Amino acid sequence: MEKPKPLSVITLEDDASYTETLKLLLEANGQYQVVQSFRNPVHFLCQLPNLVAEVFLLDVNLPKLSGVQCVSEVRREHPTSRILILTVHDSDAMVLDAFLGGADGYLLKDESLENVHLAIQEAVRGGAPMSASIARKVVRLLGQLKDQGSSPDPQELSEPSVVEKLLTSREYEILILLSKGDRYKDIAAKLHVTVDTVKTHIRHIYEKLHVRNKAEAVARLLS
Amino acid sequence: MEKPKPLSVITLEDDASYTETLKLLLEANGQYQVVQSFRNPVHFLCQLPNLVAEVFLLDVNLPKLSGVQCVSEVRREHPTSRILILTVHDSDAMVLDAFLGGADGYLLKDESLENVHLAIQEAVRGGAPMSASIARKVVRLLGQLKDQGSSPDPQELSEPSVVEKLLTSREYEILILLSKGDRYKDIAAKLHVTVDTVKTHIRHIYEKLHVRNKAEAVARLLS
DNA sequence: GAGGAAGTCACCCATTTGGGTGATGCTTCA
DNA sequence: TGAAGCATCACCCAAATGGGTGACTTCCTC
Repeated sequence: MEKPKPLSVITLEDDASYTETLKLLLEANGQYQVVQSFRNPVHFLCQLPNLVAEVFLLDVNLPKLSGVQCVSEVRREHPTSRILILTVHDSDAMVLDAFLGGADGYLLKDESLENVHLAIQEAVRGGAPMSASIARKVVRLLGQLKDQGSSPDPQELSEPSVVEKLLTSREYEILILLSKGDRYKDIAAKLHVTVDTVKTHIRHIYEKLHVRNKAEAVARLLS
Repeated sequence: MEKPKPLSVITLEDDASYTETLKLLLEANGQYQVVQSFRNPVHFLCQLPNLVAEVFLLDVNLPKLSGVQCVSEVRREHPTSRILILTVHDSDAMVLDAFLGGADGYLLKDESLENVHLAIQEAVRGGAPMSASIARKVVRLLGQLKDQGSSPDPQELSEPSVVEKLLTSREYEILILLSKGDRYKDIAAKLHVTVDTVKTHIRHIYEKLHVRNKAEAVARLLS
């Protein structure tokens, strides 16, 4: 049982020597390959759409950008990659930002390099590795958010979403039918109009939502 | 560096043989002492105020009592003890219940006994040990609770995981990409496979979810 | 009464999608 | 060892989709 392909890793870390240490560690046994290392978060974000990696290892200690902003950028561009935060910061806001942005794990730099290695493995396996203190924080935050959310809520499903406001009622109606799996001809039959009319409506939906097909439109509707 | 006092552990577990196994494991190296083992949750709760232990190891598979009820009882009586859930159940509701009730960690029984041992150590050290799949769930729940601070309904929350469990990881991955508006060729490029392969995966997704096209599949995913 | 948004319909054309069938290699598990 | 599941690829073909352009009506508003 050998590993034909090392997992590709991209790092973002402003400390050059730590970057080097990480690279050495990760590549030591051929399990990972650090294909690119960024020091400058802006460069990183600019290159983001062109990057390809299974694992992103990020220090969110960024001068200007917020952590959540950065992480969610990465997540949006690379929905299937694993994103691990590796930083010295452990504020509630930072941790919450990271996970809400879509991070898979959060490690503190006082973690041993051995543990960093293990954490990456766990993330790739589908886990959510965290340093012990971070894990407790997450659990606590979970409880806090829950408490906040339970009181002032009329429990309305018909909450006027962004999508609903943007589209006309006809367009919204059609989008709903799309999400149920109806094809153009099905919708046309249900609404007693022609397929061309349905097409026109759907074209308008795409323009307004800035999407390119049914799947993305439905995702927007239900997001 | 010897251990003068083993940590006291109390277990609640209705499978007698598993209880025995746990006891043997934990006491093997003198690090822990299982001071009491309960089979019956009612007896356990009745005795609760009289119990003394540093660690509670609980199976929340209880016939009558809800998990959160049980855990929060223990937490109220023993605010400084460590509470670990060790069970086969991994529903969103169960996990949420456990942590909101005050659990420190959550392990699935398919975890190796070795890992159970490590998890207890981590809990005692102040961590929040979780099985990998549980950790991911917690992170996801965190995001969901934040998104709609309004409707933290366990029924609702457990819905997306149905899809996630039904599909293979590859299929799930592809479905995610579909929801982002990617076409077959886009997905093929990102995953480094041919378009035909993507088609095959998508056909399987449709069969498993009983849907007929991208839009309906994405709707099911995001339900 | 002009202008604009919304809803309706039509035609053309290329691309995408879905469905069928079949096949290979690799694990896992009984 | 054999079955089953998974991931991969291929070929064929019909249906569905998307993009472009243009046009007609109604209703509302300025």
